[in-house]
Amino acid sequence: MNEKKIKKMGNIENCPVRNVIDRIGDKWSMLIILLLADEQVLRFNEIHKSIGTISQKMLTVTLKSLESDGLVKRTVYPQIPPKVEYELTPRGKSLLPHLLALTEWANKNMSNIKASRAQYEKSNA
Amino acid sequence: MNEKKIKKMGNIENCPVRNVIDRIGDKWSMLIILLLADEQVLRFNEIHKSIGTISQKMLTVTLKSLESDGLVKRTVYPQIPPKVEYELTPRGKSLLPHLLALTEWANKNMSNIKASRAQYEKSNA
DNA sequence: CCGAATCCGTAACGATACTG
DNA sequence: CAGTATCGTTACGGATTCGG
Repeated sequence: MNEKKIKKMGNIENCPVRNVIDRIGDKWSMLIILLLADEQVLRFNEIHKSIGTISQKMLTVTLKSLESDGLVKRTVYPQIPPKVEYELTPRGKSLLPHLLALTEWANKNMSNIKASRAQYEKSNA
Repeated sequence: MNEKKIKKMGNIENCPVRNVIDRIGDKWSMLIILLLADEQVLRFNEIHKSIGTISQKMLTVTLKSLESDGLVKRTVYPQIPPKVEYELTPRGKSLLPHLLALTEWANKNMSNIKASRAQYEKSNA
C-alpha cells in the first residue's frame, strides 16, 4: 500500500505529444519547416538544393507527411514543365515559435552537450 | 544571376538543432524526460512500469543517451539488491519548458491534425 | 521539372534469456 | 534490481530508374 502513484504513460497512439514528435522528430521535417519559415514559398527543387543532402525520395515523403498534417500547403501549377510550390499553413506557422525556441536552446547548449558526450565516452574507456 | 539566395542547410553534423532533435526525437526520450519532470526521482523499474510498453533494452539505451548528453543524472547505490535512481539535471530541466510548450501545442492541434490526415486519405482514394 | 516506384542496406526496435 | 547479450523483425533512408 505504500507504493508511489506514478503516472501510467506509454499508450502511444492516444498521446498527442508523441503524435507530434513522431512527425517533427524525423530526419527532415523540422529542417524543412524552418527553411520554409525563412523563405516563405519554395519550389520542390529549391528545397532540394537548399538542404543538399536530402534525397528526392525523402523530400517527397516528408513533404507529403507535412501536407497531410496540414502544416504545409502544396500548390501545383498545371504547366509544362510542372511547377509545384510549398509554403507553411497557419497551423505550420503556429508551430514555428516552439521550434525556434528549441533551436535557440540547442544553440546555447550544444557545446556543453558535446562536451558531456566526450566526457561520457572517456569514462567508459 | 537572378537566382534566389537560399540558405544552404543540411550539414547535419554541425547543425545544433538536428543534434538536439536527433536525441529527443527518438521513440522514448521525450516521454522519459516528461515523466522525470513529474516525479523528480525514479528508479529504473519505476520508469519501466510507468511507461509500460518500453522494453528493458530500450529503456537502458535511452537512459544512457540522456545521461551522456547531461540531461539526466544517474545515481547508483552500491547495495544488494542494487538501486539506481534517475533525475533530471539542470540542463534537462532547462529543456523542459520547451517540451511542455510543444506538448501544449500538440494537445491543442491534435484533433485538427487527425482530421487533416483523414481528409488527406480520402482525397487519395 | 517534379515527382513515383522499386530495390536494398542499415539501424532502430522488440522479445527473450541470462548475469552480478 | 538493474542491467547485458543475442537474435529476429521492422522501418527508415539512400541510390537508382521510370513516368507525366
